[in-house]
Amino acid sequence: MSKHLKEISVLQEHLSKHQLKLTRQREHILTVFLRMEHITAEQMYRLLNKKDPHIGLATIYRTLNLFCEAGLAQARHFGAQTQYDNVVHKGHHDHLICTSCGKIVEFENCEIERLQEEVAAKNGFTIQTHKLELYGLCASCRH
Amino acid sequence: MSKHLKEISVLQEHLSKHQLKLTRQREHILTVFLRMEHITAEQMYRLLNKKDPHIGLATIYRTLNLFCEAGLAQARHFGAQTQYDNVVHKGHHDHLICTSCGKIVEFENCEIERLQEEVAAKNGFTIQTHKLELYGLCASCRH
DNA sequence: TTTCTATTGAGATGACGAATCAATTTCATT
DNA sequence: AATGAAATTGATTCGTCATCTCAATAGAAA
Repeated sequence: MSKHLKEISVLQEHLSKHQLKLTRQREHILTVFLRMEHITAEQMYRLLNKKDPHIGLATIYRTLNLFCEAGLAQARHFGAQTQYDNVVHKGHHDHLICTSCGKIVEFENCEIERLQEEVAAKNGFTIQTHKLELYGLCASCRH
Repeated sequence: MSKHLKEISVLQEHLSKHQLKLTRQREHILTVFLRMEHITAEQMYRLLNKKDPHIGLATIYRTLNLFCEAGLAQARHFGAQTQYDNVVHKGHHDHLICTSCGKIVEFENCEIERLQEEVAAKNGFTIQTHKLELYGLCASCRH
């Protein structure tokens, strides 16, 4: 836990700003979450119940959604499931997703981000966050 | 129906190539589909049942998936639901979403699309579709 | 410690989409 | 036009994912 003081304080700030509480469950879920690039609720459930067999699935869903509101995570729908991406450690990254094998490649492109700001400004918006996903076939699935 | 002869023939070709049949339901679903840029199964169901109260939801799901296989439509997960995009309207548009009031503004930016292709190519991907959502505050919610 | 309030967990509920299957429709062949 | 094999339909059931419910519990401010 000691390795992620910054993220804990981000969470703490969000919690106190909204009269929420720091619980044992939230700490454990955060610890596991910060170790992963992205995770589903089911994966989190299985990982946690190896060590701490008393965290319910509903709590995991609620907590991951809380992380999204606090700006620590970002939800992404892929297939039927929701992936929760860790945005804190990596800075913001976007995704190339292979529609055949599910491979995910992360990328970052400043020029695209600049154009996004431009589009937003043109429409009177101030961007808080964004989500960019490119779906297609990776080199090996194209045959 | 007469306005979309080309798309009907695309469907016809796919049907005969796979020993499938052209039905009243498939024609009606295609007619509505070609009028929209994108649609969900539920929307399609409600639209059709205003005029033709005898097309079941299962048929709509099956037919929209058929359109995907025929290359007329492309499925895209948006929130919890699946959007079926009309490939013919290839002016793909992206979304600006206000996190305060929920307002959605659609936009299109060729320069961003070009950069996306560039990123994909650099990673060996061929793009089939993409999703770009910018979240922020609109002019009136920024106060 | 007390007290107020948020949180938890087990199960119910809901949403979406796919699968089932008997009845119906299409269409190539008479 | 009639036939009949094969595909399609639609009402319903099923499966999965995620949220909601609510009584019991735990955090934190006084």
